[in-house]
Amino acid sequence: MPESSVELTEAEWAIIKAIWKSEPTTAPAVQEALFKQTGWTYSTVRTLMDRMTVKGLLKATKKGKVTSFTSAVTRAQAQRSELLYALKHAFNGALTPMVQCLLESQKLSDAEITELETLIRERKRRGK
Amino acid sequence: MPESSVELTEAEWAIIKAIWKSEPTTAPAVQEALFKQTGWTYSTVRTLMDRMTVKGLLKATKKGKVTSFTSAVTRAQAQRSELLYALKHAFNGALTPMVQCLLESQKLSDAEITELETLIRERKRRGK
DNA sequence: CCCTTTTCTCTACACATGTAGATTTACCGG
DNA sequence: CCGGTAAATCTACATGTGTAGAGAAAAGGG
Repeated sequence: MPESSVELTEAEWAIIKAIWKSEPTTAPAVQEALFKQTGWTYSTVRTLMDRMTVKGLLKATKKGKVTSFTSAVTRAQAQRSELLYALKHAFNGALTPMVQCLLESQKLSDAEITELETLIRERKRRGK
Repeated sequence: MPESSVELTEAEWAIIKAIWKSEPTTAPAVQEALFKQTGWTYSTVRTLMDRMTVKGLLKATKKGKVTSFTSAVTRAQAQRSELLYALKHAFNGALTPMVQCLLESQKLSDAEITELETLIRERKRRGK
């Protein structure tokens, strides 16, 4: 299948990240985990989670009174989608300018640059 | 100033890209330019443009009956914002994994890879 | 000067998103 | 068995976004 693309809003990123951290989990747990950074009430979190379930971003299973949630998309999937979205819209799909922009707009340590070099070299060798 | 970040929706990307292509321009011109790919009517385009003006994404100047529009954010600015948004949300600000993801999810030609290598090397020399 | 054409302005509406209160329900310990 | 507490459900509302029609206004051609 075509690796369906996943669009997450900012709020949804927060939720799903919390879920990835410890699946399966419950709405109250997620609310608690996010409260410090977001201040969201249970209602808010639960509404978001329910909507995400409808969209197929999460999977909900009701056991007894409590509903257990798991992610329905992997982190890698979501990351890729977000990246490809940026690549497509901001850079018209052109990878080099994107990386260029990245290099310019970040203050990179020598270590990081070296790391990138390694990545690329790796990729070159391994890559078909 | 802190390089205020610019958030564009998909529709807004389409509009502003058309504008960047030939500034200053008019709403009818933009509508025409985008019609093929979007099918948007004049009203739609104009509404979007007006809203973008209010948001400070465009600048409008009325001369006679016709309003002339220019971009109020540069392409580089918008690209950077989009990229940093992805970097922040999807990768928690970690650059290396982002590049990694990029390398993995794209079928890159040898030429492109080499190009990237050059970019990095460039950056290394010139850097800091 | 009037009509046609171009452009504008106003208004509208459906759906998405962020946010949450109020009310109900169900389980747990006494 | 009963009440408290934790969780759920329901409903709501403001704002944002995509989309556009209807009617006004202005400008140019005859």
